[in-house]
Amino acid sequence: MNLPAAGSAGVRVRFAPSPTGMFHVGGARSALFNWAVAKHTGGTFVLRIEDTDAARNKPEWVDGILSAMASLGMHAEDPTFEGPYFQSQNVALHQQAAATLYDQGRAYYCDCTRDAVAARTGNAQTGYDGYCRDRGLTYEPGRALRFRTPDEGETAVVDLVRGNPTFPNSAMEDFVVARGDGSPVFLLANVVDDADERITHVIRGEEHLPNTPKQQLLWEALGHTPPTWAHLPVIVNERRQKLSKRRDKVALEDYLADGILPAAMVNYLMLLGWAPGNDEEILPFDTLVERFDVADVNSASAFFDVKKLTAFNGEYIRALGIDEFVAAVDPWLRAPHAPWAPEQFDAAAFAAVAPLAQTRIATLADITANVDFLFLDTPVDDEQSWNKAMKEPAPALLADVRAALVGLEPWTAEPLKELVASIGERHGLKLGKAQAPVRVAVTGRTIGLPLFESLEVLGRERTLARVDAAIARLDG
RNA sequence: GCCCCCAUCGUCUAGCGGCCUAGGACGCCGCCCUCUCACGGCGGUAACGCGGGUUCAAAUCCCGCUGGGGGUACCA
Repeated sequence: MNLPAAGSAGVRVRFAPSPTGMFHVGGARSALFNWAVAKHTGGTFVLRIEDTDAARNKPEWVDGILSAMASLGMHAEDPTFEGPYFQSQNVALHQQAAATLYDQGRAYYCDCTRDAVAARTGNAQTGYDGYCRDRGLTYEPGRALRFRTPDEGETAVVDLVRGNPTFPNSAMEDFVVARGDGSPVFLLANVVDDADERITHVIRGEEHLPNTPKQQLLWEALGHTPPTWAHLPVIVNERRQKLSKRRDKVALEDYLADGILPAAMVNYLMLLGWAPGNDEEILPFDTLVERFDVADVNSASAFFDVKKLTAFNGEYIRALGIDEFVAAVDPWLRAPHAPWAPEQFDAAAFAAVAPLAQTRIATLADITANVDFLFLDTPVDDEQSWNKAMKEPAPALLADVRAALVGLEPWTAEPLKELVASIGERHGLKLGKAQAPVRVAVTGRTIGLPLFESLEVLGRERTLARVDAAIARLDG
């Protein structure tokens, strides 16, 4: 990419979400790519909230955007960050631009209804027919202002990821720039704000590509040099359709709530449509930024693969120091995530098994199933596990184990293991088989943390109670 | 309908004319480690959509086809 050298502060990029819902992972990626460009070039990242659709915007969504971005490392305290600006506060400028367009004859008023246009063209899909172009209408409430697009030629756009697409002007209708009530439309407001904020590179989703020639025409008509564009490939679902909040799980907050670490999400998102090279994938954000160049971004759509995201998350979890791990997982050990009552939780017991759990979870939310046996009065009842482990000679084996456990000294993992091993041997079972009934009796599941460490932490009294309960259940 | 974009393993990608009998990662399968499950280690499975060119040489360049996708509002 032909950008000014680092430190020149010449590059100004922006992220311009509209607060109409939860923060979308696609938006997160766009923001991240812009952020990376700003960081890489020593430029500026502008956040502009496009809040001009009063009907759909809600103020609480703005806070959602801000906090979601902050969780990914993009926050106002960072010197690269500028804003947030609010589009709604710039309407005077938008209206002024509309007036300029009209005064210069680049735009005209139109009183056609949708139905009237369709009636004339006989086709609802052909778009506006230019009926009012030369009627010389002046403004009156209800009359929209339309931009007069060129009849011939084509509009070429400089796009860093797509080469330079060109659009035939004849296919561009005279689009509306201001509504019948005088309010500016997205196409115009967006351009006016970008120009006002001196944006040099517009990096956004591919869905905006068809708007680009129109916007470029607006830049020029308003007397500005158009920015360099970069249209990122859309993120798609398994059916290869653009991720949509209606049918797909797209809210960043939802993934975070499922126990995806922000750093893992950032790393994964950066790799959607781009690769840092060297056959490397898991890299610190600073390294990603060093290597990032929007001109290297792929142009094909990318599938949002939760499995790979989760795998990345596992890597990030395992890379945590034990204290960081305990802190990260803490919210999941409490209401509303935890299935046990607050007073049943024992931080010391958890700390004792935390290192064992760390390699066994891929999302933070997985932690509860690994340690619930420590905090629940009675272990979970998993029928499949029970049926699998409690076959013969489970009853006799459990009875023997129970008897031996009573006097075991010391109550630590090694002696516990030897005890189960030798009793198992007596019943013709290797340790792998012999531990199963004990594990299910105590934890409820066939899979889980190393058993003998678990028993050590659980303690003799509770262990015996659970073995007794299992024996009783087998009897009954 | 019209406009535009896209096309390498199932998925994310490397590749930017010879280094490619196409590399990495996720997934999947097998083996090792092992008290279960993980982690870790080792190995395996699997791709250049099709047809024409250009060239001594094409996954890489050009054209067409096919197939996907996006847009088409007085939403953003």
